[in-house]
Amino acid sequence: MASTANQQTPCPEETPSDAVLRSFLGYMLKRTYLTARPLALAGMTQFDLRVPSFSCLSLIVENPGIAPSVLAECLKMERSNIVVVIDELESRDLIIRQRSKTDRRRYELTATVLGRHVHDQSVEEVRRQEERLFAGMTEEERAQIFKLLSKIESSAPD
Amino acid sequence: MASTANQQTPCPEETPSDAVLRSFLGYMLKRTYLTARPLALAGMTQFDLRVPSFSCLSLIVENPGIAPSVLAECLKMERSNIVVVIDELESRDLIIRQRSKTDRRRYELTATVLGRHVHDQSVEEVRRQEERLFAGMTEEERAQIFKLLSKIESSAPD
DNA sequence: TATTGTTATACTCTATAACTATA
DNA sequence: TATAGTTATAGAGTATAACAATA
Repeated sequence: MASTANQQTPCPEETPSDAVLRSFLGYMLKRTYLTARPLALAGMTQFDLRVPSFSCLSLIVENPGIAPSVLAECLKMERSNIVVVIDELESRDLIIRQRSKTDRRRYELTATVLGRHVHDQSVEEVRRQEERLFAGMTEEERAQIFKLLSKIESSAPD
Repeated sequence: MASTANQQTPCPEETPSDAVLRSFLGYMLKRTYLTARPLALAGMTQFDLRVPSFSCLSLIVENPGIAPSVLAECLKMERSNIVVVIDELESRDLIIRQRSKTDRRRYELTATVLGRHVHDQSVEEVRRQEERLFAGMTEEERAQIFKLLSKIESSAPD
């Protein structure tokens, strides 16, 4: 049974137990992401980037000519939401949007020099911030967490 | 450098690289959580629970008499947002809300018999769903991922 | 003066439906 | 007919500010 732990404990004033929740991977993932996100945000907001715009910019830098729909699929975002991010990145001259000549429905997204610069700088800054997460962890543990997260992610049906 | 990988690659049609993003723990955590959440949701929506209500109910079951403010702190949610969840749980007769006799500003939250039943059932169901995430993982790896996530979480300043 | 619960509100991210232009 | 991009809109989750009651 899940809830028979300390049902009789009178009134946990300031030290409640979340043992049941902590036995769920989803809960632990959310808590850990909640720890990591503010650090990542601190690194990217210096460049007026949020998580979606940072991710999109990074993919565009790494994959010149990528189409919005491919971007959406890769980031598991809706195309409709990608458009807004693309619009912003373009208006800030971080990327350019060109019609594909082979398929005129598509756009080819490419980072500008400024975009690559902002990307590289923000990547460096987010990296620096994230370093704090690994305090007291060995190189082996560090590699292990990435390996295990990949393994879990690849268990997805889709 | 972060973005010097395949800048010359012409146009990645359907297989873009997100190697840079994957080197960030935050990105991997988000992707993994994105894999885990639908499964957890599938387990709890059967009982008309979402992540916040499921978490609150679990903490109340495990900590009878817990106050909303303690709940908020433990789940790292705002008190103002806890209220809405509490309201719903109470209106569904899953919990009761009683004024504390020692501090009349506080409420003491307790799960009803129905609440404990719904909790236990949903915990069981979410557990069953999450099992799928661990496909192909050894018991050791399973324990390791929890250990490493805890370690990272505890690196938080707060 | 500080804290607890509360309300109202705004913001971010995400999801859905419908449209257009191209294929 | 199917797909890419787009628009508008709604929803969930979260964050902020102000307030009344109580300490």
